[in-house]
Amino acid sequence: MAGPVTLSQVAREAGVSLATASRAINGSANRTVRDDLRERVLATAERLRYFPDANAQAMARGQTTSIGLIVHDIADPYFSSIAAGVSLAAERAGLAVTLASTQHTASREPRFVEVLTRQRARAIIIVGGRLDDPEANDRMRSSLVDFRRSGGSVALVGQPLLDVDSVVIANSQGAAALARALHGRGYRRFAVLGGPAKHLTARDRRTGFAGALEELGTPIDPALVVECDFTRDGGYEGMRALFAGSPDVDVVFAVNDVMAVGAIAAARALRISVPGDVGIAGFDDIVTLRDITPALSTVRIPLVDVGVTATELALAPPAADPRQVHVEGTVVLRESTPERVV
Amino acid sequence: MAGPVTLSQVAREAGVSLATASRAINGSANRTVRDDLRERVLATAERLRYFPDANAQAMARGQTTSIGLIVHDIADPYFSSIAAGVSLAAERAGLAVTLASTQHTASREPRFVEVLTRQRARAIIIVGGRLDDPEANDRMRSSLVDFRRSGGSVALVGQPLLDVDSVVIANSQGAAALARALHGRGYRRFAVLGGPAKHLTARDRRTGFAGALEELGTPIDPALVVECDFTRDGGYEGMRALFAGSPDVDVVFAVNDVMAVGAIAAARALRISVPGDVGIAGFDDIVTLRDITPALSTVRIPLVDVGVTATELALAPPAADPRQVHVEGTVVLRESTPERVV
DNA sequence: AGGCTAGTGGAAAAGGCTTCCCAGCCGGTG
DNA sequence: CACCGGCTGGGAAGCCTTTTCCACTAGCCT
Repeated sequence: MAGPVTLSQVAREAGVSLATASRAINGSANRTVRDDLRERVLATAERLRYFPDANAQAMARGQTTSIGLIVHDIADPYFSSIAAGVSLAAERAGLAVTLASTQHTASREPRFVEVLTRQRARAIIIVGGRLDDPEANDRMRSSLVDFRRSGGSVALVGQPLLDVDSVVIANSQGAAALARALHGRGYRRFAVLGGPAKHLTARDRRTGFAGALEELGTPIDPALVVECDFTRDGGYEGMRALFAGSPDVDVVFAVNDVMAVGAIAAARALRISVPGDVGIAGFDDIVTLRDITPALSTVRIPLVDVGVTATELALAPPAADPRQVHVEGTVVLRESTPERVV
Repeated sequence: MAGPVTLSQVAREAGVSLATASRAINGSANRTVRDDLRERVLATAERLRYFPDANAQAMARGQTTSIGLIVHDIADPYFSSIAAGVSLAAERAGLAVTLASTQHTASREPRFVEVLTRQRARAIIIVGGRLDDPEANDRMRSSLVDFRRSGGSVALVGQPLLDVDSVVIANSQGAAALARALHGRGYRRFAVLGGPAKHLTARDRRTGFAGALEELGTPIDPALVVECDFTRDGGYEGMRALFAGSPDVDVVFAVNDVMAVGAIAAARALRISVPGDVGIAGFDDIVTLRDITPALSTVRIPLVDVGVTATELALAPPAADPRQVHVEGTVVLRESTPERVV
């Protein structure tokens, strides 16, 4: 009685066979259904409010219509922007997105991969910097092998560590370009809020920045590269720690915007004027943070595009070897690092 | 050969029947499997890297393990915070979340409901203020009827318009409390960046605010309630429009934080000092915006909790009549609206 | 010792859909 | 006029699980 309407009901009601009803509704390739029958079926389906069961279709066709998205934290604007891109691209491709937010817990990642393996998702998009944790990466790699054996493809946004197609953000180059731009504005005494030691995205940005400074002949004092969380609070605490030593610094590079915001808050608490006493720069150019005061110098990453690209990559016909798409950032200098009058 | 491992393969390999293998693996109720057999099956499954096909399980059990989440824009921190809550609650319940982001296009909503109907999702969580658009709401209601006929339940975050369980945010009361607090701080000449006319959340906040002012004996001039988009740019343009008339105003209430940020940016462009010349307050207390300057007075809504609550509501055993859970906001006064010396 | 019950394994049905394959009918062709 | 091929409808197999139902064994009670 109750329960969803099935195709059999539609077929019976329309006076045709199951096969014909199916063909009428999803217009099978290389088979045609006589016009009057097709219309009758369509009208009946509409009248009965028939909606094909995607699970049954998935079984019959051996293919689902969903892709998985794994992020560290969907509430973080970095990830939610990329998620917006994934969602957009998925909709274009007629696919549904299954969202998994790991809350920064590495052990959840393979678990979610397994969930998506069971769902037989067409593809998984993994977003978020890898950690320098061989064991965790191995576990991930092995989950992904299982997933791909079950027919899915994978794309990664971040370091191309997992032997899968990757969208690689030019963290190192972006940070280097930022360093040169800051140097060009007259800054000479640099410090870095460097994020977690094992966080590869943070590391790439740190080393890119430091490398460029080295080349410019103003190498950074390693003591002025402080380790901290990759979050707003990390930036806050890092800044406090840094200035506890009253260092000789005219600009601080936080390895992401959210941390830079924390750093600015800390500066305020410490009565250090930004940019009067010290300039601050971030990375990512998070949209929501474009209006903070002082406006933040940063490296713009086209996050939504990154999401779209990753999705397209995952959905493209598989290649023999892992592909890599490189995405460049653009340095955006704003008030937080004005021209420095020496 | 290729393709995912099936239960039959496991059963054959372990030398038991399909039935036994199934029972061994998901420990069927009121049936036991002899220990040695169970272990053999489990070991084989592990060795073969068997992952049950969720689609097939859904068919056989007549129940899926996914819930749908429909938001206006996943990149907006308001929605992504709620999404974080939904994701959390879903994980606890062992369910996967299918994400749909409508990009503020009302016509996409029923389409996504249909997608979720086909997936036979257990529940749908719809987040986002309704519009005062009877036709769109009717279409939505009718999609939801189809969805529920196919066995799913629905919860809504927003105005309880769609005859479903709802988490109702006390927009009007929150705005009223904010108005009283601002009045208490000495403000008397109010303006409102009111959002879109038909946007019900915006409307509730506007009218709650205006109502309280009326009661306080300082009614707001309707000309000083400006209509604008519900976004950062809306706030920016609204503020410009408002001050184009050089109004006699000492505080501006933007109906959400993102708009308030836009308003502050506009004030800066117009060389209006905040809070020197005019105070600004928002609504939502978006985490990412807690560090802007000046720190924003606002009404804190526990967004993550809202997501959790909505999910729990949707997953609770169905009730005869639509339930409503009310969520109160808390006024948080910060630097953007200091005590006003008259 | 015979009959029960409890415990357990397995065959088979069911769940909704797609698609292969067969059959019927049409018109056209030699 | 018989045959052939193209078009189209329908029966049935197959996708992978769960679960019902049946069969069988072993142990217990009277």
